[in-house]
Amino acid sequence: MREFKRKSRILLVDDNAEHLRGIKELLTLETSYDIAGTTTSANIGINLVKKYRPEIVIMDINLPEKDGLQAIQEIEKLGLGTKVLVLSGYDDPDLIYRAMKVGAKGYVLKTMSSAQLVYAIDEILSGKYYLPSALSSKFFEHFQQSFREESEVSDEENLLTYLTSREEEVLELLTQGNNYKGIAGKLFISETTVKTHVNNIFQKLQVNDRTQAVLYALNNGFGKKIRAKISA
Amino acid sequence: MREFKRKSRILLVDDNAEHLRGIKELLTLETSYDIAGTTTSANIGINLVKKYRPEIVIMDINLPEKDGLQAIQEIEKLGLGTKVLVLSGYDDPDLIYRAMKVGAKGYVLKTMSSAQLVYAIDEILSGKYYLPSALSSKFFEHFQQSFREESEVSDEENLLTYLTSREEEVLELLTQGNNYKGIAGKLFISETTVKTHVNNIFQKLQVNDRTQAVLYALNNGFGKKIRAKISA
DNA sequence: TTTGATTTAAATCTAAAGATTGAGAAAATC
DNA sequence: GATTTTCTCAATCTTTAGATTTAAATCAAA
Repeated sequence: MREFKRKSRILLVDDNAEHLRGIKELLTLETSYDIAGTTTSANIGINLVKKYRPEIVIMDINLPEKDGLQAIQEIEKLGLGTKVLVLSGYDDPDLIYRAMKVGAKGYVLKTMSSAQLVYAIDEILSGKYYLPSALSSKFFEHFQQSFREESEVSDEENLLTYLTSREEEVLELLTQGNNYKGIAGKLFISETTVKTHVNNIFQKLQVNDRTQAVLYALNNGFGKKIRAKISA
Repeated sequence: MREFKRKSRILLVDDNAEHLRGIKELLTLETSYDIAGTTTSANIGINLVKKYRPEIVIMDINLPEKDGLQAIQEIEKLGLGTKVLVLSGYDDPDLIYRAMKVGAKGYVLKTMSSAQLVYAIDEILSGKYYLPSALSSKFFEHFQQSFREESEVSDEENLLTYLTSREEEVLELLTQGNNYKGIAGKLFISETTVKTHVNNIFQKLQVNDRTQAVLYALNNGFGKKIRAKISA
């Protein structure tokens, strides 16, 4: 099948020059591939993507240097539809998670067989994602962990639960940037009543002003609206 | 290997009674499994989890009824370490994504072979996650899509880009709930200077008060801090 | 039916926030 | 070297926010 298609341009990025040569030799054996270029620098790699428009970039990621992740992100930003396959020596759940998060189409280990690598490349070239079963499992460890942390916040000791339904309505309008007059108008009550509610909200949430109240609401899953925690 | 372990208790939840019997017969052939119970109701299923403490729950999910997803979430909340394997007739990316998000350990289709189902169960019982390659690919479609929507927000026309570095510092402290005095103290400048900065921030962000400024900042990816969009 | 919580409201006061103008010093840019 | 931003600060003023007290009407529950 592959023999009848146009050759797929591949760009190799790996800061280990020897490793780079090894992969290149391995892939040149495949008649359907065309090695568009190789480089040991992530930044040069981005420029080569702009220049040669490869279908796929095989990129090494080292745990100490985070350049690889950022490079993937920048390649994605170009909007050229370039697919990135991560070839890493680490099966760290966090690294796998972040690589997929920034847009990688696959993640394989350097210890895998050449046949597996070719399979991964073909899967990705055909528009699919590819993550080996073992790495997929590690990915989900991290994926679900990030949501568990969220729901732990809105467990108990959430001061929002002490609010009455009317106070929730007032807080909702506060989180939309309304002042006293705006809230009074929207709830058809007097401004002084709104002040009473707002003061009660402050006491219950143990804050001093509306900005702190709004921040508390947003950070504690107000109105079942889930917000991701601040992440690097 | 499995023959020497204690039998694993399995709970089956499927609103199709016939299907339920079929799976039950299939799994009773496996000597290492012990069917702890079967039910066609998600709510009864949760109670059976509390009662029999199965190692694994095999749960059907229908697209129209969202009860299944909520049931998974509630089983997770129990904190009994019960693993949930979704057995669904749909390979919808959104459904797969949400099932894994709420805590499922695996997701397989009803069309799969019995050997594959047994393999999935064993993988999950051994502490891994299991998602077949084809479904894994669909999962990542949705996963990466959700992040692409985020970065589109902070594209252009982001008024935050007009802020000077000092104004960014002030805004950062505003988003932490500080008042004028607090900001002045932390930046070692006078309170009047802070007022000047804040007023400039208001003009640049086209808002009227600090709460609106803070909300604008949080909703437009202030300081590269990524926040998920409001999701149901 | 009475108790307790909620919602509504007013009056008063202090403190903080916000608008505006003007202006000097430093730093970056041209 | 001249120009423009940026950062700093002050003074003044108006408005809004927030604290506190008191209290009436409503409503659900004991």
